[in-house]
Amino acid sequence: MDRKQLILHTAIELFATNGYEKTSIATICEHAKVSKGAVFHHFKNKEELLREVFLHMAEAVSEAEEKLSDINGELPANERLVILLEHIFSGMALPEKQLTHRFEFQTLCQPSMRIVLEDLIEKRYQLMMAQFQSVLRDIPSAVGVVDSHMLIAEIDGIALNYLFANDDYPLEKIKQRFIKKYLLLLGF
Amino acid sequence: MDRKQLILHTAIELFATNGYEKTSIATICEHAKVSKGAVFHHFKNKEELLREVFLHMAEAVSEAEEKLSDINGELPANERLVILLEHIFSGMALPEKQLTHRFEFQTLCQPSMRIVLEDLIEKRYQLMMAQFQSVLRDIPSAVGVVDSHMLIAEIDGIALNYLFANDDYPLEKIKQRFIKKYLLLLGF
Amino acid sequence: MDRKQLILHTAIELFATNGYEKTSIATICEHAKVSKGAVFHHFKNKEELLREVFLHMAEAVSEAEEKLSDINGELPANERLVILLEHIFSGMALPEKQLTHRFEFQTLCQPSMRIVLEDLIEKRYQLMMAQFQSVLRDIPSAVGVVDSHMLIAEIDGIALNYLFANDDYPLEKIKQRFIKKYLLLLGF
Amino acid sequence: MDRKQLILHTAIELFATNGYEKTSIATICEHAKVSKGAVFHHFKNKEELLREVFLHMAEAVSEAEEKLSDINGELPANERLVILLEHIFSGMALPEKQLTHRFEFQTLCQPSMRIVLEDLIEKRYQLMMAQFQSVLRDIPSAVGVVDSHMLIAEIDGIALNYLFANDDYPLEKIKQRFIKKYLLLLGF
DNA sequence: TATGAATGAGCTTTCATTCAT
DNA sequence: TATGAATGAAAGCTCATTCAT
Repeated sequence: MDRKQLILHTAIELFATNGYEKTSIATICEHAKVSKGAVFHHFKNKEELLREVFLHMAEAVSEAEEKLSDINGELPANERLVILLEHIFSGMALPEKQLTHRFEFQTLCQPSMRIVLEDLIEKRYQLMMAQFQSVLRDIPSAVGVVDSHMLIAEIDGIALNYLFANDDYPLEKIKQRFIKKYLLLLGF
Repeated sequence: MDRKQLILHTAIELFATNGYEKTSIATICEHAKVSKGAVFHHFKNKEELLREVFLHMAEAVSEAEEKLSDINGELPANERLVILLEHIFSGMALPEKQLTHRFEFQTLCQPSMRIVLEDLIEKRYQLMMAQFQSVLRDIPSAVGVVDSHMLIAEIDGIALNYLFANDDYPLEKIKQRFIKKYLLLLGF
Repeated sequence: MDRKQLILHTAIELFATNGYEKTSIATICEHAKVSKGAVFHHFKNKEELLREVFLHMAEAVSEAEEKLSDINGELPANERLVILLEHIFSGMALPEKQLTHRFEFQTLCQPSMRIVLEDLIEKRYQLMMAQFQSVLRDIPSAVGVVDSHMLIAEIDGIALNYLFANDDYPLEKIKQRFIKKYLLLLGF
Repeated sequence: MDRKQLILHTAIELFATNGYEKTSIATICEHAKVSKGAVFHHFKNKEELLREVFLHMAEAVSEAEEKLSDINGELPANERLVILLEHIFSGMALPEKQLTHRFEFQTLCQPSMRIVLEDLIEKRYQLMMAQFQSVLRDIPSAVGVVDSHMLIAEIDGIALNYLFANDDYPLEKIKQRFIKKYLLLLGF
C-alpha cells in the first residue's frame, strides 16, 4: 500500500474512534509510522486530509451499493426493497462498517467537520436519495421523495442507536418489525 | 440570573453551535462577560461543565415531557401515541429545541464527549424508553421493548436529518407518513 | 486553639510535606477548614504567612533549647557538649521534629523562600552559633568560632541525609562515631 | 552547541538560582532564545527536563571524580583520603560547582523535585558511598559504611552552610579542622 | 519525496489576592 | 471577624504548520 493510502486508512480509524479534533497529526504519524512532513506533502492541511478521508470512505461505500443494484436489477420492487434493507441492516453489524458509520455520524453532528465537508455531505445524501427513489419509483403506493427521506432518516437513527448501544440492542428484531412496517405501508 | 446559570446557558449555546472541542473556555467567558476564574470557581474543569450542561438540558426536557404525560393520562393508547408523536415532531421545528438537539447529537457521536457523559446518556435513554413503553404497554399488537427502541431510533434519525438539512426538508409530510405507518403496524 | 494558630500549624505541615510553592492558600484553607478571607485577614499575604510560620517554628525550637541549657548549667564542658549532641541526635528521630527540619531545609535551599526569610534565617543561625560557643568557650583546645560553624554544618548534613534516607540509615552508629570524633579532637 | 544542550544548560542555571518551581518554561525560552515548542519537542514535559538536567549534572560530576581516582590509585589510603577531601573542599569555592551544589540541595529538600528524581538521587548516593568506601576500605580503624555515611553527610552540611553563608565563612579553617579530626579518628 | 526540528498561537487550569456582604 | 465569589495574570502544554536538509 502506498504512503498516501496508509495515511488515509490510519486517519479514518483514528478519526472514527477518537474524533477529528482529538486526533492530532502527530498521532496519525505515530500510528502510520510516517513523518509529519509526509502528511503535509500529501495533504495540504488537516482539513484537506479530512475531505480526502471522507471521499475515500464514500467511494468504498458506493462501490458496494452499486454491486447490489446490479445484481437485483430485475426483481420486483418490493423484493428489491427488502433485499436492500436486509443488506443495510446486515452491514450495521460488521466491525469494518461500524468504523465508517462512527466517522460518518461525526461528520454530520460535529460543526467543525460539517463546515469542511458540507458539499461532500450534500452530494452523498443525493446519492442515497437516488438509490432509494430508484426502488420506490416502481411502487405505486410509495410517496417517492418523502418516503426516501424517511427511510434514510430512520435507518440513520437505528444505526446511530445501535452503534452506541449496549450488547443487548435487539437489532435483528427491529429489522423485522421495520421491514414489516414498510411492507404494510406500501401495501404488500 | 446568577453567574452559574449564565455560564451554563452560554456554554450550551456555544457547545451546540460550534462544538465542545472548538468552544474554548475563553470564548464562553467573552460571551457570558465573565472571567475565566469565575468559570473554574463554579465548575471543577471543562468536563464537569459539560456534565452540568448535559444535566441542565436533560432536566428541562424531562419537565416538558412530564407535563405532557399528565395531560393525556386518560386517553386511549393510540391517541396518546399520536399526541406524543405530534408533540415530538412539533418540537423539532422550534429553534430553542433545535439547539438542544444539536447538542445532544454531538454528545452521542463525539467520542470525547461521550466518554465524559456515558452514564448520563445511558440514564437519559432509559427515561425515554420508559416513556414510550408506558404508551405501548396498552397496545396489544405492540412489541413493547422492540418498538420503543425502534421509535426512539427513528425519531432520532429524522431529527438528525432535519436538523442539518436544507430548508426544503419535508418534515410535515414525513410526520404524516410516519404516524400512518405506526397506526398500520399497531393495527389501528 | 484560635484561628490564627490553626492556620499556622496547618501551613507548616503542608509547607514541610509538599513545599511552599506547591502549597496553595486554597489547600491550606481546606485542611484548616477555614475560608480564604480568614487567611488574608490574619496574614497580609502568602509571604507574610511564611515568615510567621518560620518565626513560630523557631520560637518552639528555641524554648526547648533554653530548657536544656538551664538544666546542664553546672556540668563540665565536655559532658555538656555530649549531652547537647545526644539531645540533638535524639531529636532527629522524633516525627514532630522531622517536620520542622524538613521545613527548615527548604527555607535554606529554596531561593524563593530564602529571599523572604533572609533576615530571620540569619538571626536564627546566630542563635545556634551562640549556643555552641557557650559550650566550646570552656574547652581550651576548641577553636570556638570555627568549631561551632563546623558542628552546626555537620549536624545539618547528618539531619539532612537522615531525613531523606531509607529506613536502614545507621543514625545511632553515626552518633557514636560523631561524638567519639569530637572528644578526640577536643582532647578528651 | 545544539539546541537541546543549550536548553539543558540554561535550565540548570535558572533552576539553581531561582528554583525549579519558580522557573517557568517561558523564562528558560527567553534566556536560551528558543521557542516553547522547541523545549517540548526535546523534553516530554517539565519533569522530564528536570530529570535530564539532573542526569547531565551528575554525569559531569562523576567524570571529574573518576579522573581523581585514576590519578591517586597507588598512594596510601590516608593520603588518598586527604587528597579527596582537599579536592572536595576546593570544589566548594568554584562558582561553577556552586551552581551544581545549589541545584543539588534543592533536589534533596524540595518535595516536588525529590519525587521526580527519587531513583536518580538514590543511584547517585550509592555512587558517592562507593567512592568513600573504596578509600576507607584500606584503613583498618575505619568503620566503612558508617564512616562513609558520616563523611558524605558532614561534607553536605558544610557545603550547604558555606553556599548560603556570608563572605566571612571560614571555609579554609573548617577544612583543616575537619581533616585533622578524621586523621585523629582513623588513627593517623 | 521524506524528515523532524522549530515555531508561536492558543488551550485548560492554577493561584494569590480583592472585596461586597 | 469571616465568607466565598470574582478577577486576571501566568503557568504547563498541545498542535497545525513551515522549512532547511
